[in-house]
Amino acid sequence: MKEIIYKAKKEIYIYNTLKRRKELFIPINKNKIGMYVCGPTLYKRIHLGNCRTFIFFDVLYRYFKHLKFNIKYIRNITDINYNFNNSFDNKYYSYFYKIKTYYRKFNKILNIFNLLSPNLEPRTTSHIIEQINNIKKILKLKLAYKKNGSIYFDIEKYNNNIGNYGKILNNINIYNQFKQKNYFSKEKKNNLDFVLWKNLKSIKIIKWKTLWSTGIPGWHIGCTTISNKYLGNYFDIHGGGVDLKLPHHECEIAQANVINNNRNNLAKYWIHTNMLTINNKKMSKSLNNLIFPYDIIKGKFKITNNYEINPFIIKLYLLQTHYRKPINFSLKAIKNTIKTYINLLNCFKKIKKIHPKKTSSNNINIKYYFILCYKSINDDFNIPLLIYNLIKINKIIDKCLNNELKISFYDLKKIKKLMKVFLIDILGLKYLSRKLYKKKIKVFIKKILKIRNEMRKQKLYYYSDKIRNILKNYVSIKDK
RNA sequence: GGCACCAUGGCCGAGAGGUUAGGCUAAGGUCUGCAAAACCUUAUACAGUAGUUCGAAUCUACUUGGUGCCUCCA
Repeated sequence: MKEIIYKAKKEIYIYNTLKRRKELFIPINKNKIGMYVCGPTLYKRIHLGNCRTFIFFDVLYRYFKHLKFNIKYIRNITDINYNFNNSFDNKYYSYFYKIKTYYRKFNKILNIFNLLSPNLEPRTTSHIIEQINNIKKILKLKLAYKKNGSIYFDIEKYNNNIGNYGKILNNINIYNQFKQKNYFSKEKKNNLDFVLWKNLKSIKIIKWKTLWSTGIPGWHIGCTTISNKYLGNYFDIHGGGVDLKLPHHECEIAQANVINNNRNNLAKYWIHTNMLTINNKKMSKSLNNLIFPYDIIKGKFKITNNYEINPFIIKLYLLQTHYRKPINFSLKAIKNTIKTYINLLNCFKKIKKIHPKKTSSNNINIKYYFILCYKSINDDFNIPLLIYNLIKINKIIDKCLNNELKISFYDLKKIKKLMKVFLIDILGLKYLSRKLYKKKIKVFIKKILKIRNEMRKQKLYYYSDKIRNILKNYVSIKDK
């Protein structure tokens, strides 16, 4: 076993957005990994799309831990933002109260998905001094300019002297925009320049006093500052959703290269998770098509009548598509996942029922399946392939249960370990027993069924069948 | 315009060179008063064209159709 893990550790391939190809994963410092993921902005509940990203990086975190890497996982909390600052009441307590509420909700959702806590969840508001210092550094190097108390990053100067803004995307269109006139802010020299410090003197919100003005730091400087503080100025993995590639991640890189006086582009591997779409449109606030995990769990959608959708079904559903592909939200797909979930997670019950033979099994090579599973994950975290393989192994368990295959005590133990390692430890799934119907309906239906039975006694089959048809959506009736 | 991505059966959805994904549905069977449920069996497939290969749904090129991003966003 140990040598399998040892081997797996050395054969991880990651699609690096920076290079736009799969690369062998070699940590900067031997066994240590630093991973930074852009966390939530606490101005609304997190939706299913947000969850996808966090669930995916949780699997990464679990996997690296499983491989005995010494991993430090940082996920920041953006608790300040120019846009939502405005929407809150002017009183500070109200602002903090809202932030606290959203943070609690955020944690609650991640808990029901059984996500591990990152090593640290640093907040933007706790790192104001560090951010101001970083802005000072950029100003000193004359790669930023002041305008009406706000500080802007100067992309043109940056591109001439240090870097190549737009490197991650290699987006030529950026330069077309570059030439366009500023229509977002008259304060900017160029359209691509982004704010490092925003003067908000006139608006009554939470803000800080500096030499330049009273205001708040820009969004991008927060991530650069926090990741550098806790992971150093060059770390292994930087993750986030694809929609953050531009401008957020480009800005982070630009800032980091200036502050650290290098061209490391902040992190060695950049990983981007794709979007969750609905009707092939991106889930976003502006389109008002957000879906929240609780809506599904609490049965807002009529996916199925007999089961409550538990969070792990949703989790499995989100993991069933490769992270670089978009998922189009579909109730049917979730419905399909229910069976997959039950089948897979039932394997432990099945294993208990199997009577192992003394003679060793002839056909089952469990080591091979272990390697197969590790290989799946190692190929750019191909979790769908992993799940496919686990379904295969589950079929073997079925065959053992039906005595179509003989299995030795030793092999059974190994197969149990395999399922535990991949389903529970790495994917972070749990078995939750299904609830057939809600209590209220249960009582109501029971009463109707009583009447129906009386009808059947009187051989009024026509009416009893009618009732059964009506109830068919809520309960399946088995007559003896 | 640029940069990406996608195309799988009646439907939803995996699969990344050879061997059953899975589910829904349909047909047949077991069971049964009829159904339902359960179980068993069976069925239909990889957008098109060319290439690489002993072998392509899978790799390459082109074509067609569709989508996303380029503006706060996971």
